[in-house]
Amino acid sequence: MADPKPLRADARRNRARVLDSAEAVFAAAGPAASMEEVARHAGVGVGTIYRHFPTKEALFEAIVVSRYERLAEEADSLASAADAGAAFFGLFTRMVEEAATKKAFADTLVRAGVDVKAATSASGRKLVHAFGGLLARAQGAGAVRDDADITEVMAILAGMTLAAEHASWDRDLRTRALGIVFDGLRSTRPR
Amino acid sequence: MADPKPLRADARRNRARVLDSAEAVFAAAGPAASMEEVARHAGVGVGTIYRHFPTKEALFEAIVVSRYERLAEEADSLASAADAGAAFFGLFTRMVEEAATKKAFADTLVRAGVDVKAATSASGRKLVHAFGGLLARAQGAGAVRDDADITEVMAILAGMTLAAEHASWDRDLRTRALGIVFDGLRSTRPR
DNA sequence: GACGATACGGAATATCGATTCCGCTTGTCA
DNA sequence: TGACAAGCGGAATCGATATTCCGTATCGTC
Repeated sequence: MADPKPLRADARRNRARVLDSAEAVFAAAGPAASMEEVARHAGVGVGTIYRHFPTKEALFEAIVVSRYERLAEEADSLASAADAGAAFFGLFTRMVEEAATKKAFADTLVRAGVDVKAATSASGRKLVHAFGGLLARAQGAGAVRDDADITEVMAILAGMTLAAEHASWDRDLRTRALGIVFDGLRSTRPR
Repeated sequence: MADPKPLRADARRNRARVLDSAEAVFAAAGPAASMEEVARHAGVGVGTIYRHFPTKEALFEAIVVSRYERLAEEADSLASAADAGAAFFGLFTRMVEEAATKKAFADTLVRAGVDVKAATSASGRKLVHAFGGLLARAQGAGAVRDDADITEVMAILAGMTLAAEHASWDRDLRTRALGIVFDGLRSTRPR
Protein backbone atom coordinates (compact mmCIF):
# COMPACT_ATOMS: atom_id res chain seq x y z
CA MET A 1 0.00 0.00 0.00
CA ALA A 2 2.79 2.44 -0.87
CA ASP A 3 2.29 5.70 -2.76
CA PRO A 4 0.77 4.86 -6.15
CA LYS A 5 2.46 7.73 -8.00
CA PRO A 6 4.47 10.72 -6.98
CA LEU A 7 2.25 13.75 -7.67
CA ARG A 8 3.33 16.24 -10.26
CA ALA A 9 4.82 19.41 -8.77
CA ASP A 10 1.93 21.76 -9.49
CA ALA A 11 -0.56 19.13 -8.44
CA ARG A 12 1.01 18.88 -5.03
CA ARG A 13 0.98 22.65 -4.72
CA ASN A 14 -2.69 22.84 -5.68
CA ARG A 15 -3.68 20.07 -3.36
CA ALA A 16 -2.19 21.93 -0.44
CA ARG A 17 -3.72 25.18 -1.53
CA VAL A 18 -7.15 23.56 -1.71
CA LEU A 19 -6.77 22.05 1.72
CA ASP A 20 -5.81 25.38 3.24
CA SER A 21 -8.60 27.25 1.53
CA ALA A 22 -11.12 24.66 2.49
CA GLU A 23 -10.15 24.96 6.10
CA ALA A 24 -10.39 28.73 5.95
CA VAL A 25 -13.67 28.82 4.08
CA PHE A 26 -15.40 26.16 6.15
CA ALA A 27 -14.12 27.75 9.31
CA ALA A 28 -15.63 31.04 8.30
CA ALA A 29 -18.86 29.98 6.68
CA GLY A 30 -19.57 26.59 8.15
CA PRO A 31 -19.86 23.30 6.32
CA ALA A 32 -22.56 24.66 4.05
CA ALA A 33 -20.03 26.73 2.14
CA SER A 34 -20.07 25.70 -1.52
CA MET A 35 -17.32 23.99 -3.43
CA GLU A 36 -17.14 26.93 -5.79
CA GLU A 37 -16.42 29.18 -2.90
CA VAL A 38 -13.57 26.98 -1.84
CA ALA A 39 -12.31 26.83 -5.41
CA ARG A 40 -12.45 30.59 -5.79
CA HIS A 41 -10.62 31.11 -2.53
CA ALA A 42 -7.93 28.70 -3.65
CA GLY A 43 -7.72 30.25 -7.08
CA VAL A 44 -8.45 26.99 -8.89
CA GLY A 45 -11.40 25.52 -10.75
CA VAL A 46 -13.85 23.19 -9.05
CA GLY A 47 -12.59 20.41 -11.25
CA THR A 48 -9.25 20.63 -9.56
CA ILE A 49 -10.76 20.07 -6.16
CA TYR A 50 -12.46 16.96 -7.43
CA ARG A 51 -9.22 15.69 -8.88
CA HIS A 52 -7.88 15.56 -5.34
CA PHE A 53 -10.93 14.78 -3.28
CA PRO A 54 -13.65 12.56 -4.70
CA THR A 55 -16.39 14.31 -2.84
CA LYS A 56 -17.17 17.26 -0.67
CA GLU A 57 -17.43 15.07 2.33
CA ALA A 58 -14.01 13.63 1.67
CA LEU A 59 -12.55 17.10 1.55
CA PHE A 60 -14.29 18.00 4.74
CA GLU A 61 -13.13 14.88 6.42
CA ALA A 62 -9.55 15.54 5.46
CA ILE A 63 -9.69 18.82 7.30
CA VAL A 64 -11.31 17.40 10.37
CA VAL A 65 -8.76 14.65 10.56
CA SER A 66 -5.88 17.06 10.44
CA ARG A 67 -7.43 19.17 13.13
CA TYR A 68 -7.91 16.15 15.36
CA GLU A 69 -4.37 15.09 14.73
CA ARG A 70 -3.11 18.50 15.74
CA LEU A 71 -5.15 18.52 18.93
CA ALA A 72 -4.15 15.00 19.84
CA GLU A 73 -0.51 15.97 19.47
CA GLU A 74 -1.10 18.95 21.65
CA ALA A 75 -2.68 16.73 24.27
CA ASP A 76 0.26 14.38 24.13
CA SER A 77 2.74 17.18 24.53
CA LEU A 78 0.89 18.27 27.65
CA ALA A 79 0.99 14.76 29.05
CA SER A 80 4.01 15.54 31.17
CA ALA A 81 3.16 19.09 32.13
CA ALA A 82 3.97 20.03 35.70
CA ASP A 83 0.45 21.09 36.59
CA ALA A 84 -1.82 18.30 35.40
CA GLY A 85 -4.96 20.18 36.31
CA ALA A 86 -3.97 23.25 34.35
CA ALA A 87 -3.03 21.10 31.38
CA PHE A 88 -6.45 19.44 31.35
CA PHE A 89 -8.54 22.54 31.86
CA GLY A 90 -6.31 24.47 29.53
CA LEU A 91 -6.81 22.17 26.59
CA PHE A 92 -10.51 21.92 27.34
CA THR A 93 -10.77 25.69 27.14
CA ARG A 94 -8.67 25.80 24.01
CA MET A 95 -10.97 23.46 22.16
CA VAL A 96 -13.97 25.53 23.08
CA GLU A 97 -12.21 28.70 22.02
CA GLU A 98 -11.28 27.14 18.74
CA ALA A 99 -14.87 26.15 18.09
CA ALA A 100 -15.97 29.72 18.71
CA THR A 101 -13.73 30.76 15.84
CA LYS A 102 -13.75 27.83 13.50
CA LYS A 103 -17.22 26.76 12.67
CA ALA A 104 -18.11 23.32 11.52
CA PHE A 105 -15.73 21.79 13.98
CA ALA A 106 -17.85 21.02 16.98
CA ASP A 107 -20.35 19.07 15.02
CA THR A 108 -17.82 16.44 14.21
CA LEU A 109 -16.32 16.57 17.66
CA VAL A 110 -19.54 15.43 19.26
CA ARG A 111 -19.45 12.32 17.23
CA ALA A 112 -15.85 11.55 18.02
CA GLY A 113 -16.99 10.62 21.48
CA VAL A 114 -19.83 8.47 20.33
CA ASP A 115 -19.97 7.44 16.72
CA VAL A 116 -18.03 4.83 14.90
CA LYS A 117 -17.44 6.35 11.50
CA ALA A 118 -14.22 4.86 10.23
CA ALA A 119 -11.96 7.51 8.70
CA THR A 120 -12.73 10.36 11.05
CA SER A 121 -13.06 7.95 13.87
CA ALA A 122 -9.53 6.67 13.71
CA SER A 123 -8.07 10.06 14.52
CA GLY A 124 -11.09 10.92 16.62
CA ARG A 125 -10.39 7.99 18.84
CA LYS A 126 -6.78 9.04 19.03
CA LEU A 127 -7.86 12.46 20.28
CA VAL A 128 -10.24 11.05 22.85
CA HIS A 129 -7.54 8.72 24.06
CA ALA A 130 -4.97 11.49 24.40
CA PHE A 131 -7.42 13.74 26.18
CA GLY A 132 -8.34 10.84 28.40
CA GLY A 133 -4.72 10.66 29.47
CA LEU A 134 -4.81 14.30 30.51
CA LEU A 135 -7.97 13.63 32.47
CA ALA A 136 -6.43 10.70 34.30
CA ARG A 137 -3.40 12.71 35.30
CA ALA A 138 -5.55 15.59 36.45
CA GLN A 139 -7.53 13.19 38.58
CA GLY A 140 -4.35 11.71 39.96
CA ALA A 141 -3.28 15.19 40.99
CA GLY A 142 -6.61 15.73 42.70
CA ALA A 143 -7.58 18.51 40.30
CA VAL A 144 -10.58 16.67 38.90
CA ARG A 145 -13.07 14.51 40.77
CA ASP A 146 -12.38 10.82 40.48
CA ASP A 147 -15.84 9.72 39.54
CA ALA A 148 -15.81 11.45 36.16
CA ASP A 149 -14.90 9.30 33.21
CA ILE A 150 -13.76 10.42 29.81
CA THR A 151 -17.14 9.70 28.26
CA GLU A 152 -18.87 12.21 30.45
CA VAL A 153 -16.11 14.71 29.96
CA MET A 154 -16.35 14.38 26.19
CA ALA A 155 -20.10 14.83 26.43
CA ILE A 156 -19.70 18.05 28.32
CA LEU A 157 -16.88 19.21 26.09
CA ALA A 158 -19.02 18.54 23.06
CA GLY A 159 -21.84 20.53 24.52
CA MET A 160 -19.83 23.57 25.38
CA THR A 161 -18.10 23.40 22.05
CA LEU A 162 -21.32 23.24 20.10
CA ALA A 163 -22.80 26.08 22.06
CA ALA A 164 -19.76 28.25 21.56
CA GLU A 165 -19.91 27.62 17.86
CA HIS A 166 -23.59 28.25 17.35
CA ALA A 167 -24.20 31.18 19.58
CA SER A 168 -21.83 34.05 19.35
CA TRP A 169 -20.90 34.48 22.95
CA ASP A 170 -18.23 36.94 23.79
CA ARG A 171 -15.11 35.61 25.41
CA ASP A 172 -16.34 36.77 28.75
CA LEU A 173 -19.54 34.74 28.77
CA ARG A 174 -17.58 31.78 27.52
CA THR A 175 -15.18 32.11 30.40
CA ARG A 176 -17.85 32.42 33.04
CA ALA A 177 -19.87 29.51 31.71
CA LEU A 178 -16.80 27.33 31.54
CA GLY A 179 -15.91 28.40 35.04
CA ILE A 180 -19.12 26.98 36.38
CA VAL A 181 -18.72 23.77 34.45
CA PHE A 182 -15.15 23.39 35.62
CA ASP A 183 -16.25 23.76 39.20
CA GLY A 184 -18.53 20.85 38.55
CA LEU A 185 -15.60 18.82 37.33
CA ARG A 186 -13.60 19.70 40.41
CA SER A 187 -16.45 19.24 42.81
CA THR A 188 -16.24 16.44 45.33
CA ARG A 189 -19.94 15.72 44.88
CA PRO A 190 -21.26 18.40 47.27
CA ARG A 191 -24.84 17.25 47.78
CA MET B 1 -55.97 43.93 14.51
CA ALA B 2 -58.77 41.40 15.04
CA ASP B 3 -59.12 38.16 13.10
CA PRO B 4 -59.43 39.12 9.43
CA LYS B 5 -61.73 36.23 8.53
CA PRO B 6 -62.95 33.19 10.35
CA LEU B 7 -61.33 30.21 8.66
CA ARG B 8 -63.46 27.71 6.90
CA ALA B 9 -64.02 24.50 8.88
CA ASP B 10 -61.80 22.21 6.83
CA ALA B 11 -59.14 24.88 6.58
CA ARG B 12 -58.90 25.07 10.34
CA ARG B 13 -58.67 21.31 10.51
CA ASN B 14 -55.91 21.18 7.91
CA ARG B 15 -53.95 23.94 9.52
CA ALA B 16 -53.86 22.04 12.77
CA ARG B 17 -52.96 18.83 11.02
CA VAL B 18 -50.08 20.53 9.26
CA LEU B 19 -48.80 21.99 12.49
CA ASP B 20 -48.87 18.62 14.21
CA SER B 21 -47.22 16.83 11.34
CA ALA B 22 -44.57 19.48 11.03
CA GLU B 23 -43.71 19.11 14.68
CA ALA B 24 -43.52 15.36 14.36
CA VAL B 25 -41.52 15.36 11.16
CA PHE B 26 -39.05 18.03 12.19
CA ALA B 27 -38.66 16.37 15.56
CA ALA B 28 -37.77 13.13 13.89
CA ALA B 29 -35.71 14.27 10.95
CA GLY B 30 -34.43 17.65 11.96
CA PRO B 31 -35.07 20.98 10.30
CA ALA B 32 -33.76 19.69 7.00
CA ALA B 33 -36.85 17.60 6.47
CA SER B 34 -38.57 18.65 3.27
CA MET B 35 -41.92 20.33 2.92
CA GLU B 36 -43.17 17.41 0.85
CA GLU B 37 -42.39 15.12 3.70
CA VAL B 38 -44.45 17.25 6.03
CA ALA B 39 -47.25 17.40 3.48
CA ARG B 40 -47.25 13.65 3.01
CA HIS B 41 -47.31 13.07 6.74
CA ALA B 42 -50.24 15.42 7.07
CA GLY B 43 -52.04 13.90 4.13
CA VAL B 44 -52.29 17.19 2.25
CA GLY B 45 -50.58 18.73 -0.77
CA VAL B 46 -47.67 21.12 -0.36
CA GLY B 47 -49.87 23.89 -1.66
CA THR B 48 -52.01 23.58 1.42
CA ILE B 49 -49.06 24.13 3.69
CA TYR B 50 -48.22 27.29 1.83
CA ARG B 51 -51.77 28.53 2.10
CA HIS B 52 -51.29 28.58 5.87
CA PHE B 53 -47.63 29.41 6.23
CA PRO B 54 -45.95 31.70 3.73
CA THR B 55 -42.63 30.01 4.03
CA LYS B 56 -40.87 27.02 5.50
CA GLU B 57 -39.22 29.20 8.06
CA ALA B 58 -42.57 30.58 9.13
CA LEU B 59 -43.87 27.08 9.67
CA PHE B 60 -40.80 26.18 11.62
CA GLU B 61 -41.06 29.27 13.71
CA ALA B 62 -44.67 28.55 14.56
CA ILE B 63 -43.63 25.25 16.05
CA VAL B 64 -40.77 26.70 18.00
CA VAL B 65 -42.92 29.41 19.43
CA SER B 66 -45.52 26.96 20.65
CA ARG B 67 -42.83 24.86 22.23
CA TYR B 68 -41.38 27.87 24.00
CA GLU B 69 -44.78 28.90 25.18
CA ARG B 70 -45.39 25.47 26.62
CA LEU B 71 -42.08 25.46 28.46
CA ALA B 72 -42.53 28.97 29.75
CA GLU B 73 -45.89 27.98 31.17
CA GLU B 74 -44.32 24.99 32.77
CA ALA B 75 -41.69 27.21 34.32
CA ASP B 76 -44.33 29.56 35.64
CA SER B 77 -46.31 26.74 37.15
CA LEU B 78 -43.18 25.65 38.99
CA ALA B 79 -42.61 29.15 40.28
CA SER B 80 -44.23 28.34 43.58
CA ALA B 81 -43.01 24.81 44.01
CA ALA B 82 -42.01 23.85 47.50
CA ASP B 83 -38.48 22.81 46.58
CA ALA B 84 -37.06 25.62 44.47
CA GLY B 85 -33.86 23.75 43.75
CA ALA B 86 -35.68 20.68 42.50
CA ALA B 87 -37.91 22.84 40.34
CA PHE B 88 -34.96 24.51 38.68
CA PHE B 89 -32.87 21.41 38.09
CA GLY B 90 -35.94 19.49 37.10
CA LEU B 91 -36.93 21.81 34.31
CA PHE B 92 -33.31 22.06 33.19
CA THR B 93 -33.20 18.30 32.89
CA ARG B 94 -36.53 18.21 31.14
CA MET B 95 -35.40 20.55 28.43
CA VAL B 96 -32.33 18.49 27.79
CA GLU B 97 -34.39 15.32 27.69
CA GLU B 98 -36.76 16.88 25.24
CA ALA B 99 -33.92 17.88 22.96
CA ALA B 100 -32.65 14.34 22.96
CA THR B 101 -35.97 13.29 21.46
CA LYS B 102 -37.06 16.24 19.42
CA LYS B 103 -34.41 17.36 17.05
CA ALA B 104 -34.19 20.85 15.70
CA PHE B 105 -35.14 22.30 19.01
CA ALA B 106 -31.84 23.08 20.62
CA ASP B 107 -30.60 25.05 17.71
CA THR B 108 -33.23 27.66 18.24
CA LEU B 109 -32.88 27.52 21.98
CA VAL B 110 -29.29 28.67 21.81
CA ARG B 111 -30.38 31.79 20.11
CA ALA B 112 -33.12 32.54 22.56
CA GLY B 113 -30.44 33.43 25.03
CA VAL B 114 -28.52 35.61 22.66
CA ASP B 115 -30.16 36.63 19.44
CA VAL B 116 -32.75 39.25 18.85
CA LYS B 117 -34.93 37.75 16.15
CA ALA B 118 -38.38 39.23 16.60
CA ALA B 119 -41.09 36.58 16.36
CA THR B 120 -39.23 33.71 17.96
CA SER B 121 -37.57 36.10 20.29
CA ALA B 122 -40.75 37.38 21.84
CA SER B 123 -41.63 33.99 23.22
CA GLY B 124 -37.99 33.12 23.59
CA ARG B 125 -37.55 36.03 25.92
CA LYS B 126 -40.60 34.95 27.80
CA LEU B 127 -39.06 31.53 28.35
CA VAL B 128 -35.75 32.96 29.45
CA HIS B 129 -37.53 35.25 31.83
CA ALA B 130 -39.61 32.47 33.34
CA PHE B 131 -36.61 30.23 33.69
CA GLY B 132 -34.74 33.12 35.24
CA GLY B 133 -37.41 33.27 37.91
CA LEU B 134 -36.81 29.65 38.76
CA LEU B 135 -33.10 30.32 38.95
CA ALA B 136 -33.58 33.23 41.31
CA ARG B 137 -35.75 31.22 43.63
CA ALA B 138 -33.30 28.33 43.60
CA GLN B 139 -30.56 30.74 44.53
CA GLY B 140 -32.68 32.20 47.26
CA ALA B 141 -33.12 28.72 48.65
CA GLY B 142 -29.39 28.17 48.58
CA ALA B 143 -29.68 25.41 45.98
CA VAL B 144 -27.72 27.26 43.31
CA ARG B 145 -24.62 29.42 43.75
CA ASP B 146 -25.39 33.12 43.87
CA ASP B 147 -22.80 34.24 41.38
CA ALA B 148 -24.43 32.52 38.41
CA ASP B 149 -26.67 34.67 36.30
CA ILE B 150 -29.30 33.57 33.84
CA THR B 151 -27.08 34.30 30.87
CA GLU B 152 -24.51 31.78 31.94
CA VAL B 153 -27.16 29.28 32.84
CA MET B 154 -28.75 29.64 29.42
CA ALA B 155 -25.36 29.19 27.82
CA ILE B 156 -24.79 25.96 29.64
CA LEU B 157 -28.33 24.80 29.04
CA ALA B 158 -27.93 25.49 25.35
CA GLY B 159 -24.74 23.50 25.26
CA MET B 160 -26.08 20.44 26.98
CA THR B 161 -29.20 20.64 24.89
CA LEU B 162 -27.31 20.81 21.63
CA ALA B 163 -25.08 17.97 22.62
CA ALA B 164 -27.98 15.79 23.65
CA GLU B 165 -29.62 16.45 20.33
CA HIS B 166 -26.66 15.81 18.09
CA ALA B 167 -25.04 12.89 19.75
CA SER B 168 -27.25 10.02 20.67
CA TRP B 169 -26.33 9.57 24.28
CA ASP B 170 -28.26 7.10 26.30
CA ARG B 171 -30.22 8.41 29.22
CA ASP B 172 -27.54 7.23 31.58
CA LEU B 173 -24.74 9.25 30.05
CA ARG B 174 -27.04 12.24 29.91
CA THR B 175 -27.78 11.89 33.59
CA ARG B 176 -24.17 11.58 34.61
CA ALA B 177 -23.01 14.48 32.49
CA LEU B 178 -25.79 16.67 33.82
CA GLY B 179 -24.91 15.57 37.32
CA ILE B 180 -21.44 16.99 36.95
CA VAL B 181 -22.71 20.20 35.45
CA PHE B 182 -25.28 20.58 38.21
CA ASP B 183 -22.60 20.18 40.82
CA GLY B 184 -20.91 23.12 39.17
CA LEU B 185 -24.07 25.14 39.52
CA ARG B 186 -24.37 24.24 43.19
CA SER B 187 -20.71 24.67 43.91
CA THR B 188 -19.71 27.44 46.27
CA ARG B 189 -16.73 28.22 44.07
CA PRO B 190 -14.38 25.60 45.54
CA ARG B 191 -11.01 26.78 44.43
C1' DG C 1 12.23 21.51 -28.32
C1' DA C 2 9.08 17.73 -28.81
C1' DC C 3 6.08 14.06 -26.89
C1' DG C 4 3.20 11.89 -23.64
C1' DA C 5 1.10 11.80 -19.46
C1' DT C 6 -0.87 14.70 -15.95
C1' DA C 7 -3.56 18.39 -14.44
C1' DC C 8 -6.44 22.16 -15.01
C1' DG C 9 -10.59 25.23 -15.80
C1' DG C 10 -15.05 25.83 -15.97
C1' DA C 11 -19.22 25.04 -18.74
C1' DA C 12 -22.79 21.51 -18.81
C1' DT C 13 -25.49 18.16 -16.24
C1' DA C 14 -28.07 16.03 -12.56
C1' DT C 15 -30.49 16.62 -8.31
C1' DC C 16 -33.06 18.22 -4.85
C1' DG C 17 -36.05 21.09 -2.46
C1' DA C 18 -38.68 25.51 -1.81
C1' DT C 19 -42.20 28.18 -3.77
C1' DT C 20 -45.71 29.39 -7.30
C1' DC C 21 -49.77 28.63 -10.13
C1' DC C 22 -54.06 27.30 -11.63
C1' DG C 23 -57.86 24.19 -12.75
C1' DC C 24 -60.78 21.48 -9.69
C1' DT C 25 -63.38 20.52 -5.17
C1' DT C 26 -65.84 21.55 -1.07
C1' DG C 27 -67.95 24.37 2.56
C1' DT C 28 -71.20 27.96 3.43
C1' DC C 29 -75.23 30.51 2.98
C1' DA C 30 -79.60 31.90 1.18
C1' DT D 1 -80.26 22.82 -3.96
C1' DG D 2 -77.46 26.38 -6.51
C1' DA D 3 -74.01 29.94 -6.63
C1' DC D 4 -69.74 31.49 -5.25
C1' DA D 5 -65.96 32.18 -2.46
C1' DA D 6 -62.47 29.73 0.07
C1' DG D 7 -59.47 25.89 -0.13
C1' DC D 8 -57.06 22.15 -2.15
C1' DG D 9 -53.65 19.08 -4.76
C1' DG D 10 -49.76 18.60 -7.04
C1' DA D 11 -47.39 19.46 -11.45
C1' DA D 12 -44.30 23.03 -13.16
C1' DT D 13 -40.87 26.51 -12.14
C1' DC D 14 -36.71 28.46 -10.10
C1' DG D 15 -32.51 28.40 -7.87
C1' DA D 16 -28.67 26.42 -5.74
C1' DT D 17 -25.13 22.95 -5.56
C1' DA D 18 -22.53 18.96 -6.09
C1' DT D 19 -20.37 16.35 -9.58
C1' DT D 20 -18.98 15.07 -14.39
C1' DC D 21 -16.73 15.85 -18.81
C1' DC D 22 -13.64 17.18 -22.13
C1' DG D 23 -10.85 20.39 -24.77
C1' DT D 24 -6.69 22.86 -23.40
C1' DA D 25 -2.45 23.95 -20.80
C1' DT D 26 1.65 22.27 -18.17
C1' DC D 27 5.13 19.29 -16.37
C1' DG D 28 8.78 15.94 -16.78
C1' DT D 29 11.71 13.46 -19.81
C1' DC D 30 14.52 12.50 -23.93
